[in-house]
Amino acid sequence: MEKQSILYSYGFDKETKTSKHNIFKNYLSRKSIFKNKEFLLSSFIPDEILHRDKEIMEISSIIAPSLRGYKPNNIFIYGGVGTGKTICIKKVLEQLNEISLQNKSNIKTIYINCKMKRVADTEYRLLAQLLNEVGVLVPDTGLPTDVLYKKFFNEIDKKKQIILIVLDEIDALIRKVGDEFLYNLIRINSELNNTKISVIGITNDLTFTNYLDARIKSSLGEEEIIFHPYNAMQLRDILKQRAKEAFNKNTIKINIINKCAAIAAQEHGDARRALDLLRVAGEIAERENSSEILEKHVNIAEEKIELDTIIETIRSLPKQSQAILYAIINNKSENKISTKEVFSEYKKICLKNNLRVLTQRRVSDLINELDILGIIDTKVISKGRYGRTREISLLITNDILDNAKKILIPIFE
DNA sequence: AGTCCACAGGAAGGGCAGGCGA
DNA sequence: TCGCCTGCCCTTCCTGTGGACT
Repeated sequence: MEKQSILYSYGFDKETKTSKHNIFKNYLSRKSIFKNKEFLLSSFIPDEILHRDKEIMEISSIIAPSLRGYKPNNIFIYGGVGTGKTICIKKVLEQLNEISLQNKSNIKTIYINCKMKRVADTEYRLLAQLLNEVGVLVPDTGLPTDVLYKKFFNEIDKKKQIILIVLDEIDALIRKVGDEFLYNLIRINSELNNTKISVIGITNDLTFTNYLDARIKSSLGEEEIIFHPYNAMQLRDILKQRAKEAFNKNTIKINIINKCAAIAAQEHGDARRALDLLRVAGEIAERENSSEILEKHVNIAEEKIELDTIIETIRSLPKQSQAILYAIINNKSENKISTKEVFSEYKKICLKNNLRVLTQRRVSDLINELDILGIIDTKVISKGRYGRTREISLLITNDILDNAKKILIPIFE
């Protein structure tokens, strides 16, 4: 889009003379589509969580004994992306904290997202985060892990209490560092005099228990709860509930909500996706100076969300990974390419740009990472007498490819 | 049935930056 | 200051593997 048209699409009037009028005056004089955009954030916790009564009751009945001073069973919560796992557990914790405050029960709840980069994505960082939650500050690095364990257990055992530790996206951490830390957290109950710890693990990978040691599997999986995807009708209810608070009157019709719900329901019943769609469609409508959200805004939003996520991912890749991706993009043939071909193209790019050439082993790992990010697709195939290799192809659409080139060409050409 | 290719991918460890405690 | 610890990125060495070829 040209600079000028971007400006007009943000609602700036063509006739505005910057010298005479404040350029933002026009923007402020228009009535906004949004009443409160916060209601459309997936992190927002509404008073009432729709279509998850059963799951909330299940979780609360398991952790309720903590109010009487008993250690609740450990729980494993499974469910796909956007099925409401996090929001439900946060709601339950919120209510538990409220009632434990009233009853003066000694319950402490700790919520940690294990996927948060540089926050809790290693054993050390997880422990540092746990210590932080109980009021002990430790350096980002430098101490032996067992010292952190000791500090944590000493601190929490100072008074009689029950600690509920919620580890969201626990599969990410276990894949990275193994399951030893879970074993330590669970096992320690027998050594603490005053405090009892319960662990609630949340994951969207149903096969993830395969990575676990049998001891941990049996003790952590004392209770298991599965969150099923929302269907289109349920998503519609959720969107209706949020839209009522998020948008001003007469800015959105039910057909728009239905459309967003239908799109998200097709994509594994993801409520987060549905909310994003609605929010971005609203933003586009507002920029276009439209008084209400139209179907075309939802269509544009759908494309924009996909484009934005992948482009942002590519932009934030380390330079070596960008070079590898550029080598894959540079592949002139229509066919899939092999690791060897990518590696030889990658070497040329490095030499041209004074970039250190990594070994093929390392490049192979970085190719795997690009696969995990969903930018490329790789498949290990055997060519019999001619060995085994990986077939690599791009997963991105031509639109995204053009934008990716705009990022990579200035870096490597 | 055995051989062989060209890798994939696991394991171990090096080097670096950064922090702690003696 | 030094030894020891961490995470992170990387290399080196090695074993494993599927299927075409002999």
